[in-house]
Amino acid sequence: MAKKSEEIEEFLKEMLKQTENNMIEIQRNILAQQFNCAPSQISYVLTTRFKDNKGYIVESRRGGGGSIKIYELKMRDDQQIDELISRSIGESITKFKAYDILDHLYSKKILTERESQIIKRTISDRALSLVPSENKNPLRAKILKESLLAVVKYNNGS
Amino acid sequence: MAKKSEEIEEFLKEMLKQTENNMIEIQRNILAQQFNCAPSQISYVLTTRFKDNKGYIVESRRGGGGSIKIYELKMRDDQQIDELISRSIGESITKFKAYDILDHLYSKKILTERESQIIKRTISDRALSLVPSENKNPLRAKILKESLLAVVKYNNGS
DNA sequence: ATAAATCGAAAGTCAAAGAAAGTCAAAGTC
DNA sequence: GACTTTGACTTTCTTTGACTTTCGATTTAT
Repeated sequence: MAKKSEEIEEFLKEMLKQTENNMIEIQRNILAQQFNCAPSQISYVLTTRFKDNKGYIVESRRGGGGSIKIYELKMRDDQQIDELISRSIGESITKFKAYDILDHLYSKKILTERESQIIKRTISDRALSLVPSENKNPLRAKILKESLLAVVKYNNGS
Repeated sequence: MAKKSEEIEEFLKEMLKQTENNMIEIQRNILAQQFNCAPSQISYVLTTRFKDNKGYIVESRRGGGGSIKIYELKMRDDQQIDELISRSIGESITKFKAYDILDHLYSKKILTERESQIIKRTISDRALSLVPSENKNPLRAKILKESLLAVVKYNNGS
């Protein structure tokens, strides 16, 4: 009788994966019946696992014929990154500014901590020690853009 | 009645050996019942024998359906990566050989798919387009080493 | 015919009970 | 003396249920 909340979470995320438009609509009581749990447990799953933290929006309507809609926000991340790539990064970027961007993306949960560490290393002075100093910042911009594109592509591509 | 902790240690290490993905999941109370000991003794074994020092990661979740996960392979990962860094990569590496290494690390679950994609991008031809071709492979070696060091450091640094 | 009142069907809220693991110091063993 | 074992207490997460709020539909009053 344990970890039912996890099952429900997985079920909803699977539904979201299989839908085209990143939105699903459920009925709380019906879903609770399917999972043989109290309706309020559905609410619990939604607040603990689908709140703003991980890029979902939950909307609901009460009353007869009411329902709950869950939107996934993948595209918005991509747009954010695209904006970053085209505006903040440009043709050249200093190490410190790049690190700031990576910290920001980590705080927004777009990157994991480990990913941000990895990318920082790839544009560190040590990694680029072979490169003449006047070329370092332009190269940093290139590498940073490419790695963030990988994040975008990975999110979209599968 | 002494050495029960050792039995538990052996038992867990045997489980780890027999599993494919170097991770086992246990429930503290149930294991304590099996070994006829206090639940806190399981915690004791974990802190004295499975802490970071000897290359394990222990994660847990409390509450209903909670459990304890033990990951092995940290030290082994590090050694593998250290070997890779010193032997396979060296001072220069081609893009294709680097990609092979990254695929291998992904298949061994040392990297996530997304991480391997990110690192591939950072040493791609597009990322390094500013670099004279005779310098590309040495730079690839540098960047690859640094990014893998980030993985090692992140795992170690807790 | 329309505005108001009512009813029932949803979802929301919140606190209590339950279920796991964590902590730590005292007692036990070698 | 160092390591092990135990148990009381704490913290964290889950499950449940009683109660509330909201909405749409239907009925009632004018």
